[in-house]
Order: sequence, then C-alpha cells, then structure tokens
Amino acid sequence: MKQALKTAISPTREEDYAEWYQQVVRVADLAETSAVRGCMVIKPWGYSLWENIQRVLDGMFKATGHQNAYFPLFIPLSYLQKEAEHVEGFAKECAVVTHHRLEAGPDGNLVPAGELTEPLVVRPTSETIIGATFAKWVQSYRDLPLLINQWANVVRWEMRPRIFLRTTEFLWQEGHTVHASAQEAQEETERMLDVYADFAERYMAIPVIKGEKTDSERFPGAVSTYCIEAMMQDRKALQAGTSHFLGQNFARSSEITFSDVTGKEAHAWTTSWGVSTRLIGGLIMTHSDDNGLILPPRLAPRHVVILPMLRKDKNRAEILAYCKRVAQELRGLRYDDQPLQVELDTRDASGGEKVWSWIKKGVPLRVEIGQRELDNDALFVGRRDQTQSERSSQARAEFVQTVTKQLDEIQAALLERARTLRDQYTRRIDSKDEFYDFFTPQNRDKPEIHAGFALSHWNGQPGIEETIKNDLNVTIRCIPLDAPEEDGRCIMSGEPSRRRVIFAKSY
RNA sequence: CGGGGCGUAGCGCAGCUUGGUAGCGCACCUGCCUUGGGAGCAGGGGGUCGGCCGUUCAAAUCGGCUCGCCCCGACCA
Repeated sequence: MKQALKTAISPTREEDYAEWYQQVVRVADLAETSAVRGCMVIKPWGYSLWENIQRVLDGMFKATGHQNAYFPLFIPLSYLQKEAEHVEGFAKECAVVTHHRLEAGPDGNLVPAGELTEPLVVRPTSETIIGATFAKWVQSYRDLPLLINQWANVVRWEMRPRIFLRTTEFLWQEGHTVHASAQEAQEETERMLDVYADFAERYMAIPVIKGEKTDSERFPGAVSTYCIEAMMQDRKALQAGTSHFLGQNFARSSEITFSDVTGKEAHAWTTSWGVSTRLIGGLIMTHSDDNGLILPPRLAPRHVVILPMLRKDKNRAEILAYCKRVAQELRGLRYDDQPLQVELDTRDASGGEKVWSWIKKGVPLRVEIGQRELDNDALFVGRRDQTQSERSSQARAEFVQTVTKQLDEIQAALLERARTLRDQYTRRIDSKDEFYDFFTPQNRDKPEIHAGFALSHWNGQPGIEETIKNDLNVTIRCIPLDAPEEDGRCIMSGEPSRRRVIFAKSY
C-alpha cells in the first residue's frame, strides 16, 4: 500500500511559497501556461470561478446604475499619446500592431506585409479610446452622468509574468464614467471602491483595506488613485482593485465637453475603475492550504460534491440511487440567490482518489455516501475549511435543511481566518530601527514568508518612500481611508505626521 | 531588462563528470480484483532528451549560439 501523503501539495507554503502557489493552480485544475510567453490558458474550473466573479460584480455594477458596452481591442497610437502621463506610464509595456497581412517570404515562411499607416496598440487599458467615443456621446449636462462598464481582455507586456497575478494578457472589467462636476466624479470613484471592498469581503472572503495611493503609485494620468489592499498568506500585499479619479485630465485630452445648465461649455470629469483575473490569484493565496485550493462558497463553481463509496459485491445500485436522490433534493435548493451547485462524482475511481481530487479543487462540502449512510438515511460530510478527521455523520433531512447555513458558516470562517492572519501580522511601528528590523528577512538566502504590514507615520515626501524601497523593497501600499487622524512623527525624518500609512512588500 | 537556477513522457526525477542512440515513480490504456484516508496484481502505450550549429565513426552526455520556464531585482493590476 502506498504511504499516505502528509499534504496533497508539495512543497508546503512554509517550504516554498512561490512553488506552492503554482502547484495549487495546477492540481486544482485552474489554469496552465501556454505556448505564448506570459499568457495562460484558463481551464474550465478556473474559468467558472471567473464567471461567478463576473456575475456577482456585474450585478453590483448594474445596481449602481452602470451599463455594459464594448470598445475596440486596438487603440490608434495617436490616441494613447494624447495624455502625456498616461502614455509615459504605459509606453514600455505595449504590444503594437504594425501590419495587417502575411505573405510568403523568399524562404517560403510567412512574413508580415501591408504596413499600417498608423500603428495600433493592443489596449493596455481603454481610457483613451473610450474617451474619444465619450466625446461624441456627451453634448449636454443632460447626457451626464454617463456610467459605462466593459468586460474585456487587455495586454500589458510585463517583464515578469506570474500566473493569474501578472499575466501578459488578462481578463478584467473597466468602468469608465463621465460627470458634470468634480464632486460627482469623486463620489463615483469612492462608490466603486466601496463596491470592490464589499465584493472582496462578502464574496471572496478577503478582508481588504481601502486607501489612497501615494503619488509614486498613482495610475498614469489620474488625479488620485484609490485601491483595496489585501494580505496574502506569505504576508505580502496584493492590490486587488483600483478606482481612479481622473479629474479633467482625460476629458481635456479627449475633448469631452458639455454645455452646463447655464449654456456654458465645460470639460467633464471622469473616473475609471477595474478588477482583473488577478483576483483569482488573490483568492488562492488568501485561503488555500497545503492540501490545495479552498473556495469561498459564494464563488465556488460547485457547492457540494457527492462521493459514492461503492463496493462491488454490495448494494451498488441502491447506494447510487440514494446518491441521486440526495443530489436531486439538494439541486432543488438555492444558495445566495442561485441554484445550489451539486456534483455527483460517479467516476470509476477509488474513494480516496475521489475525495482528494475534490479537496484539491477546493469544493466547500464533500458528502461521502456508502452502505452505512444508506442504512441510516445519513450523509458523511466533510468541510473544506476543516480537516479530514473532522468529518461528521449528519441525518439526510437535517443536512438538506442546513446545507446553506453550513455554507454560510464556511464563508464566514474563511473571512475570519483571513482577517485574523492579517491582524496578527499588522504592526504599528514608530521607530526606524524597529521598522528596518521588521522588514529585514530572517533568512536572506530564501526569504519567502515575510513580516507583514507596518502601520507607520510618514512625512509625505517621495524621497523617503524611495529610500525605504531601495533599502528594504518595501513600499507604501496605501494611505488608509478609514484610519483615524493622530499625531505622530515620520519614522525616517522625525517630522510631524497626522496619519499612519501601510508599508509592505507587495506583488 | 540585469543577477542566479533549470529545460530528459502529462507530472516529479535519474542518467551527463568518464560520449556507444534512454530509464524510474506517479499518471494513462487493457484485464482481473477492489473502492469508508490517495488500492493491488499482470500486461501495454507514450520521449526526434527545448531548438539550431559544431566536435566526433558515434552526442541526452562535449563546445557555441538561441528559445523557454522559475527565483531574486527593476517595471506593473
């Protein structure tokens, strides 16, 4: 008999966090790398997770008055150039289309031909082309606010891809809105940040900190950038979503103007905001353990998997019939306003093999059904947020009655667990020595699990940020919005400060 | 794009130092037997050893170039 593995994933998080992450992606069947550098294939299990994220967010966008539309993949080069800061920020990572045809070359291989008069940039983000379109749509204050979202793919030619976290092509949504006043645009920016934070906590079970970015981390072309920041299990920060107040910058470069109530022509105020497939990376790194993925029930493609434990010589048919009956009963239920998703795993594999495959894929509830359950009209239930030894027998009727409550409990437990971890590794630090000590790796040769978040005072000077980044590879993740003002002194300069900011290593 | 590491079957690896034409475990296929913590037995399929060029009678093995992946940076969602 094969020896039982200690953990399904090897190496463990502690042993090699980066490798563990890739293993989870692979064994959970979420995605794989492709023939194209930096681009991933999202497999059905991973894509259905994305579909659930889309469904929920899309509902939240609609509920806040937004409509979906779709804009071109290609952006004329001249559009991108219109906003100086914007082009500077993205120029280094643009894929550029220069030809529109292939012809056989002298050696028979195809070569690009038909050079374009103006190169097209594959969108890294769509502010410029959407701005040009909005300029035509907006004439009067009566056309405002204009609240649009698009689900799309974008391309950013990153130097260091990491599956889900930083791929060359990624899927996202980008909201783009136009308003008649700065205040309205500012309110929209904050509203959508709230939507993201709400989604992260209530659906992804990821506790996040809402904050504003410093100048050095601001979106190119924005007046101000807001973000939600989460702590991963290696205690690095992950920016999970951003919302930008663009002021009149893009309205000026795209000439989005309107006649106000008095008939006066004015530039509009715009916002943009987005989350991407990076969220899936964040989900993995927040909840998963050394046995694989753990999915929050509200986003899980399957809520319950039923695993028949069959013996050849005994009541196979009866056990299977019982399994089907349970599946049918469960499928009649609803969870979180959606049909409860139930999988009956009838694969011809051993019980252990089936159980572990679903553990690795992160399904919240596993129901094992064999002769004992059939005899007692019961189910043997395992929760993915608990260990295998914590499984328990439950009466069938009781399980059916309480399954949604059990899913809610798992959802809440995951959020609580993540919040506890984050709080445990968040420290208020008031001296430079302690700060440097905090962020200096314990094991210089292999720094994998990091220190966490430091809440410290900062004098607002970019020079200090840069020094800290150069010394420790630590940056200001955000200036928290909810933090109370307090008197303190910058840990580096000793100058007075009114507010703590979050320092951390980040993805 | 800089520094380091690694490319041998789907996954994980050995073989390379000392050249002789490829192996192991898991996975996969068939049969039997099994299925409640990742089963067993028997048989079987699958690799131009990342690619190109060179050295050689002969290259997974030696040399050069190149591509890709991973880690640490810089850049970034």
